[in-house]
Amino acid sequence: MNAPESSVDAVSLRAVGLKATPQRRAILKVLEASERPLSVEDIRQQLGGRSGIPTIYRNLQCFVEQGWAESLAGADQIMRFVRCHSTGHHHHIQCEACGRTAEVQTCAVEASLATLGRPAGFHVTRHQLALFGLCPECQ
Amino acid sequence: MNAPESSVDAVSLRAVGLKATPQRRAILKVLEASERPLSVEDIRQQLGGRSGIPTIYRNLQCFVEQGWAESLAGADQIMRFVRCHSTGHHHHIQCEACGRTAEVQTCAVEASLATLGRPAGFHVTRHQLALFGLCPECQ
DNA sequence: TTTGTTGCAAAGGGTTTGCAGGAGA
DNA sequence: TCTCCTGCAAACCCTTTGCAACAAA
Repeated sequence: MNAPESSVDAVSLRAVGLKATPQRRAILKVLEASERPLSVEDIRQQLGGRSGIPTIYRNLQCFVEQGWAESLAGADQIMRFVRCHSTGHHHHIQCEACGRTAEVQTCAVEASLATLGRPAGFHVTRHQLALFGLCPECQ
Repeated sequence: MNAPESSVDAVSLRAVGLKATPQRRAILKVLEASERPLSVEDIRQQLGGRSGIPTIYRNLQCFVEQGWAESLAGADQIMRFVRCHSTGHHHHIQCEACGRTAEVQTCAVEASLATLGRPAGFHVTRHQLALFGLCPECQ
């Protein structure tokens, strides 16, 4: 639908002290082009095997540290990564049929989440929310 | 504070067609005694090594299938398990200081969670919510 | 006795590390 | 040139599987 709000390029890479290598840019491009979380193997295949597995892992770690990507812990013990377009606090919703993801702003729920721990005497400081559903095209 | 709402014993085991072996009962006991999520290795240590790793994995799988336990996907790629006291839909909140967990009922938020996907055109079918905070003793 | 369970050992598979060669700045 | 990065190979380590011995019912 809309173009990504932000895009990481060679300039942004150098701005944080990272070298703009072809591999690095290719991984970012794949990540940006994908609407669903990608495993390291997914990325390697989309690169046509032109990047080594360790390189992909190391760079994804960099990107996560920079806040450019997010790693999603799946139940299948495989790390998957999505590009973060918004920098603030947000969550992802993933389509159960096609795997596509979207970002959702959760302002409305944030407040009530904070109160959830109260009955148990807990003070809520942080939360992880993973949403699953059906995207417009799969409904 | 209060005793567990339910407790799994030899009778419950046999009721679902499982044999009440000493290992099985010991694992359940450890799980019930713990207020925080346990890794397989945690459990093995608390059993004094009297159960093999594969046995613990296999039994935890059984327990999860029965709804007696839940596996929590951690960011560290290690499976951890908690005893479920309530059978319905619920979430866990974990103390960031001591690791203790409690179950929280989320009726109040369930409805609003379902609406979160709407702006992105998604129909929410399922969600995973992990809450972190400070328990009464760590505040 | 019958069937499910255990435990050992080994395999499996995703992720990380070491290190030498190579490329960006 | 200097530093960082890549890629190969191997190591790591959590988890699963195969199989023979064993125990619950």
